[in-house]
Amino acid sequence: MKSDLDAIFSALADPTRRAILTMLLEDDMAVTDVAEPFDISLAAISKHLSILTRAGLISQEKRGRVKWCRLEPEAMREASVWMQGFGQFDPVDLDHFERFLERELGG
Amino acid sequence: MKSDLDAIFSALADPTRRAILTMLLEDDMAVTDVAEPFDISLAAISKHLSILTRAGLISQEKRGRVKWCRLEPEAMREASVWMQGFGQFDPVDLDHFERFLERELGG
DNA sequence: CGCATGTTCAACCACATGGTTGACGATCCG
DNA sequence: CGGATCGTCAACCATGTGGTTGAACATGCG
Repeated sequence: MKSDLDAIFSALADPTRRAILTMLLEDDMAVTDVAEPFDISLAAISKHLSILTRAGLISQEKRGRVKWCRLEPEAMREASVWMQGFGQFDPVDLDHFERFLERELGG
Repeated sequence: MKSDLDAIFSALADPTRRAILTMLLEDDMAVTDVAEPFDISLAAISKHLSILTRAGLISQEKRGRVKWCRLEPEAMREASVWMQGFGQFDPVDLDHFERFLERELGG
């Protein structure tokens, strides 16, 4: 039986999926719009989105023809809590975070 | 070029490897002792350990015949920071964490 | 209706992953 | 030296993953 953590960490292990999550930080998006910046097929994006959905990291709601994707950051809490148990990390350093964001988006 | 986050998250995606990390919270351990509670071959454990090492989550040092494994929790910081950017999670809830630990250790 | 748009499904391919076993290298000990 | 212990390596196997393409389904629009 697969733990939630399995699903969450393996969903996060792919750079395309992390980039998608980062895009969804800005706003909800339709599947086609999520796919736009990537160089892979819509079908591939659709698979990534269903992996993210299964992990609980996003939710998808169909309105008309369009399926909207919404970030569900709460799902990350479980994984975050697990990791926090391994060290007394400092409170979030936003500068640090922005550099990671840039690296994620830029690379 | 694989990001550190790729290596870290995919290392964390496996329950055997998470269990190993949890064991190493207690103390440094020899490879053979790490393997003892698991039902898989020593060679398989050795592979898991080298994946954790490549991700920077543990370090290994050979003293005599014995190779000691040490937790390197700092490596989790990068991933932790990345995740924290997705939500203003509450400060670590230790009760919550203990329940996860039990679930991890208990099977 | 009939067509374009949005999204998924199915079949397929290449490659990575987690496991096995057996041989091997290295180190300690009698 | 010779044997036991510690650990990795190599070859192999089954399964999973990320990608492709082409067909299909669902919905909105003229």
